[in-house]
Amino acid sequence: MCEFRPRRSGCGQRAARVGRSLGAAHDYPGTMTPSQLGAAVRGAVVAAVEAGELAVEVPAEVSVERPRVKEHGDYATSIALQLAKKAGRPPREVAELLATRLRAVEGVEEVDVAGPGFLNLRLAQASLGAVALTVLEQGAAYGTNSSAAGQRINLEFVSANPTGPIHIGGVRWAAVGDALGRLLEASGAEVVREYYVNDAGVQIDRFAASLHAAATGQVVPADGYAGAYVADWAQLVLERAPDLLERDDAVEQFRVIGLQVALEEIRASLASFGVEFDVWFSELSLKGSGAVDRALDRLREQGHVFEQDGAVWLRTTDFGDDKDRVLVKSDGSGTYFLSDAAYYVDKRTRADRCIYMLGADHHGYVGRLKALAACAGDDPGTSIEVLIGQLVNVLKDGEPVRMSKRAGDIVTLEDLVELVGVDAARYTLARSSADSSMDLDVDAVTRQSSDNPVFYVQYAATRAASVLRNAAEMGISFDETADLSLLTHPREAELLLALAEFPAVVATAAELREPHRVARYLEEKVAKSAQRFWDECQVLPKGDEEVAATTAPRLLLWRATRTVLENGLRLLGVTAPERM
RNA sequence: GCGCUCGUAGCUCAACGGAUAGAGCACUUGACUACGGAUCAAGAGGUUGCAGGUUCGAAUCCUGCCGAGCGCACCA
Repeated sequence: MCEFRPRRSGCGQRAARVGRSLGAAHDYPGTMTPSQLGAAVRGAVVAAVEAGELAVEVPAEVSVERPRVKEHGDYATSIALQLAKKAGRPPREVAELLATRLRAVEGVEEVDVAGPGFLNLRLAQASLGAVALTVLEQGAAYGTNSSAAGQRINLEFVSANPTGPIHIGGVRWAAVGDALGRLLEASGAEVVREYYVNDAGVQIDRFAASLHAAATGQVVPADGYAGAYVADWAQLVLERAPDLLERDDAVEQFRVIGLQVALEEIRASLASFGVEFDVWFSELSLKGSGAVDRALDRLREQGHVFEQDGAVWLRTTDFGDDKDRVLVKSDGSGTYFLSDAAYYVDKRTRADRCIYMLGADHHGYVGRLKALAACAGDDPGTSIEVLIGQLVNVLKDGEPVRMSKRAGDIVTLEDLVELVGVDAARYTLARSSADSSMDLDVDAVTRQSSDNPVFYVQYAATRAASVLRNAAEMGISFDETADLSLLTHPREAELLLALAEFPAVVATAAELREPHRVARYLEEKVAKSAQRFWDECQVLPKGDEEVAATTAPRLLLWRATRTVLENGLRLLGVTAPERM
């Protein structure tokens, strides 16, 4: 059965749906967010073209970036370099042209042409400070954007076989996949998180036989599952059906009830990890629901099905696959690929874009899945997306641990959470790019837990909370009328610029399907700048000191910083504690 | 054999084709009777596996090697 679970309402862990995007910044005269600045640069291009000074097609969008080097200004753009060739003019000349116009833009303090033709921009103090107001106004919605607005996305991840606990390999996808789901939602997409349950096939037979063997004190079959959990789960099955062993169909019962137990265990451990799926899709249900026949019909209509040697094939080589694939074997039974096809066709009735997150050991599937989409008449470039993540190498005492579910030699999700906690586990797994393999030393994670970057980010969030809390206790209040032009300290500017980047970081991370960008941004930009701000900029009066003029604007900046840290961590499924 | 992915500081990892390749850990050295030091500052550490190519510009794109992981069923 396909089982649909309604999303819990009022779930505070989810990013708010797009309410107001960047446009809300219009409410504050003089605000200059990166996207607004980019628009201003584009405006300069348009003006130059209209004035006949530049013969070039105006790009749809112009972006500005934060230069690595401070001397290169608050923002920089390489637009002149990009346009120079098309315009047939030297890059620096194009840059000068644009610079002249940009200097007239309100909120832009300084424009320099540098190097081969970069435009380095510095913002006026007032427009920099106004970013804090934007954050304050948007609150939990700050960072949401519309880069994926209107897309219906099906996000399938984890999908580990229901024959044992989730092990550490699957945990990476749980952390990364859920974060990606949150990012896509924050970017305006409608996301369904889905877990494909492989509840048909021989591995389930072996699982059932193993449970039966464990319950009856027999030796587990050679091709069965031997982990310690098997005996525990067999016990759970017996608790539900005490008379089971006397029944003729005992093994079958172990299969059915064992599957329920497995799914409940898996679901519970994922839930404890903060990951909840909207749909648990049963492979077994495909046959009963007619989905298989519908898929076959669809593929036949498209003309890519043929028969050979008594089997039914799909000509996936028409679309770049290595070899054609069998759908129905000569004995009349369906292949696993047939289930894949049926599942895909079903998903497509529910979503525009199907994202599969697979481990590197499944990379061979990419070609056939893409070809399958094409055979079904879809444009594989948009309807299907297969993300391949490299595997996690688990180390113990510096030595790789070979994990085998069959042998029961596994590190489970729950082991990991017990060792380091949900926040540290999720952050660690989500902070590095999924397409490079990562080493996870079980001992080191435990030993060095206080060195985990998640604490650095959480500590910054905690500081923000404590400043705000202390201010309240001292009876010091602040509001949006605070004089932000007093935020002239270099550390304040650095922090404001960092906060301004957040919506673009979220949009980019969602578009590239790279949640780790959010983590890196939080630690390297926001938390770092916040700690430096803390180090040099006192906010609250000490001892007998009077309340300073900078107190209110600095409190507002801390409020905005706290908000960005909360929003960013929430996207990764990590909490932002009030105290540590 | 064919194919896919990955090779970046001693270690773990960043870097949408942009300027001087950055963080953390470890190492060296500074800053506190602290708005919470789980902090900050400074130093050292790199021929981005190797060799070519593309271009204003390459860790990034292309080709070939080397190395690592994984995959190449009428299995699931």
